[in-house]
Amino acid sequence: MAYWLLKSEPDAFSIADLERIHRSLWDGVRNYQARNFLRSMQPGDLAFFYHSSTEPPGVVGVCRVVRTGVADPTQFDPHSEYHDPAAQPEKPRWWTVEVEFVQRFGRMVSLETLRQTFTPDELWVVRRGNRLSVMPVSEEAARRILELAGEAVGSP
DNA sequence: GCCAACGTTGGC
DNA sequence: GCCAACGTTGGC
Repeated sequence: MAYWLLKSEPDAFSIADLERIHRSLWDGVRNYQARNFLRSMQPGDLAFFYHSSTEPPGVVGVCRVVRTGVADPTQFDPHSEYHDPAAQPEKPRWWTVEVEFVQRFGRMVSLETLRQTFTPDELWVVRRGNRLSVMPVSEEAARRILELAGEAVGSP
């Protein structure tokens, strides 16, 4: 099982929104590196939910990948802000996954805490100038983030 | 609101 | 294929 980090601006879609609706497509990603990470996800993978462009930014919970290889429907929707006129239904350009809510941390693990805990090589989200919205997290880093949150997921 | 970082676009 | 201009992200 792999671990990931997914960024979202809470004004657009928050961990509370996911908790309420339980499952959601992670749509609207329009960066090729992020898309490639989405395409390499497997059902059962866990993803940290990160709130960006908020004060403070940080990891606020966990979700699980439940469906993979989904052509992002917003690329075909002329009314969507994510519409991609170059995408064809028979040859989609943007792919995503469906995630389900797992848990919301009792206390967020702030970006400041992440910077104090990890080197940029250990966790991509603390890399200077990092803008990627989907990125892998090592098992070791995932364990430490869960410790920082005072939680344990799926451990016997 | 500012601006560094960096991806994308398009002229050549 | 280069690279300047431009747009977006996201922390601060």
